[in-house]
Amino acid sequence: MQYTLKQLRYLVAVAEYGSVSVAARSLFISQPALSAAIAQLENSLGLPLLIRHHARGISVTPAGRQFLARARGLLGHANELELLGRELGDSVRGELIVGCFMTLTPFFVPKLLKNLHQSHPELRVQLAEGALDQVQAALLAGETEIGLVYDIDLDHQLATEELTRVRPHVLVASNHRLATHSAVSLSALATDPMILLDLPHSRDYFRSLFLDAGAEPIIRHRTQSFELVRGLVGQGHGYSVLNLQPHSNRTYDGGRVRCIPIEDPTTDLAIAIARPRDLQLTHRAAAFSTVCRRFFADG
Amino acid sequence: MQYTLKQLRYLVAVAEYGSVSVAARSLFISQPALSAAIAQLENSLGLPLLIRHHARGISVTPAGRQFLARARGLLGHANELELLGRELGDSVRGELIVGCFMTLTPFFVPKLLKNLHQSHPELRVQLAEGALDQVQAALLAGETEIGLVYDIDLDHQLATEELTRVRPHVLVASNHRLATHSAVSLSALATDPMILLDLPHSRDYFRSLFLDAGAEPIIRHRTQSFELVRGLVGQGHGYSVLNLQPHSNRTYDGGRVRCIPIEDPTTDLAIAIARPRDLQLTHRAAAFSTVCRRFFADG
DNA sequence: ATTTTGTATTAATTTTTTTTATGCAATATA
DNA sequence: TATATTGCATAAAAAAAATTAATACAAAAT
Repeated sequence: MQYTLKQLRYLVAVAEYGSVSVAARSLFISQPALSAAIAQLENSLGLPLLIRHHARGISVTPAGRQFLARARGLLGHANELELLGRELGDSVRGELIVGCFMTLTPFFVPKLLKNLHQSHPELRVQLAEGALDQVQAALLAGETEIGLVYDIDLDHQLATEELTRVRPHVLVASNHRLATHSAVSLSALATDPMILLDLPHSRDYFRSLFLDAGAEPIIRHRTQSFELVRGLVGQGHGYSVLNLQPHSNRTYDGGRVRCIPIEDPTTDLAIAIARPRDLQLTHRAAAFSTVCRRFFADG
Repeated sequence: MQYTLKQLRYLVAVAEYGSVSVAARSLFISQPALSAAIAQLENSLGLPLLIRHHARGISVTPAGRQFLARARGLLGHANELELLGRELGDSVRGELIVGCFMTLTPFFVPKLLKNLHQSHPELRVQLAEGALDQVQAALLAGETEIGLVYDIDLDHQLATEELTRVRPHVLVASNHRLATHSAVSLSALATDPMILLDLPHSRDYFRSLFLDAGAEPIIRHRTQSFELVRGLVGQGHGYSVLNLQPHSNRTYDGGRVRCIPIEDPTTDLAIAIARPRDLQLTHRAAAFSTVCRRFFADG
């Protein structure tokens, strides 16, 4: 059998007090318990550590002295690890890996991290961006501890907490025939070509919007890039349906687009925090979650 | 309660196999035992380490991953300590602290260390010279592991092993009236002044020699230095009785001395290895002891 | 010689660890 | 859609380990 940390702690105490019984008292255990533990340690190492004197305590053998020095080192190391463990659980500092759905990232993460840094300056966030299914897989695999996602069709093992809802809108070029309308119905676009933001769960959501409105889009282009959707729309390749809306109506390549509300009743999309259902959040993750809630509550 | 090394080892295995049950098999323990150990570790740290998946093993939480990395480090450290412990017991290398009676040292230690180095090149000896009672105290206090001593009146707690015996002789200046005698009786020196090598146990031994011969020395000088005894004798301050005899008859200051056998029946003095009685020798100390025996057996 | 001191030993007890058996929830399979 | 399988958790029982109380023992102090 191998030695235990407890045995080492006992040994250190005995060496410090120069006496088994005094050490036992200070450790709040009985003298025989301590005696036995030391004897066991000596046996497991095959190395005598103490010289027993009668009626005058013990002294440490030369080999024991060398061993003791290193044993103290190990105990120090063990204490550090314990502290780390507690800190990983208790404190709001160190590293937090956050999964984030790639479309959401540029809209919210910059300000979010700013807020987070104000509340918890010692917390370092590392982002893991990806499509919804990637964010989800990372959460389940324990690669990330918490994620910022659209709450569409997520795995049952993930718990979500809604932060806000975003309404879908139609995006057209500023010179589109409907650009000046204050609202459009999806069926009014039935003959126009559509640019689809084609990401795992998103695509199903967009499809469901049309189904609910009794329409069927003609898909001209599919892309996974939000900005490419805007660019294509801006250059008149077709319209699109999106939920988020950048501050500027200019696309990267200078095109102009316009957002138009949808007339049909639509299902809004929930932006949410996701996390493994039955895993207690660390304080770090909880802090992130709180900051997110505050951020969206304040608009 | 604090965590244990065993729990850490278990955790590492589980993380490595990605499964509690597979790890349990590889550790030759039952799955519930492992399950419980991990749960206990998590509780003691207040930190969830694993995400349990149904029917598909476990994964490690992000915090768990950080903890795990350090835990591996600690286990490595613990193994090193175990190795050190075994080596301190088993191997003939590293450091050995040898107590040595100061009078004996210059006569034997240089060659002894040479022999020792030949047999055990990795063994480093550190000498702790002193009077007999100091050597003895160091042994009992565990400061030295083994000692080279005269076997006079040693503590009962020390075990000795005789290496050789040395006969006492009379030392006189080369121009002393008895210098040419082939042997002298101690009573023949009754009127001469004596130079006493005055060291704790030695002094009693010398006195006993005279008592046994029915004589009483007139002590003119006392000193703790062997060479000063010789010097004083060489300059005609008196005679002395000693057991060891350097190769040269010249003293440090150029005086000449002569050794004369003692006619009376004398008690020879035993040179011996001493060690704490009920302390098993380390291999290092045993090696030293063996080399000593061989050295004195070969003359 | 007697008491005191401090460790070792023994047997009994308590605590902890481990096992066997079973439950439960999700996944894989038919 | 039901059924079997997988893999972790839980419960009760058993085994092992740690601890204690009582005592023996040897040396030191008185």
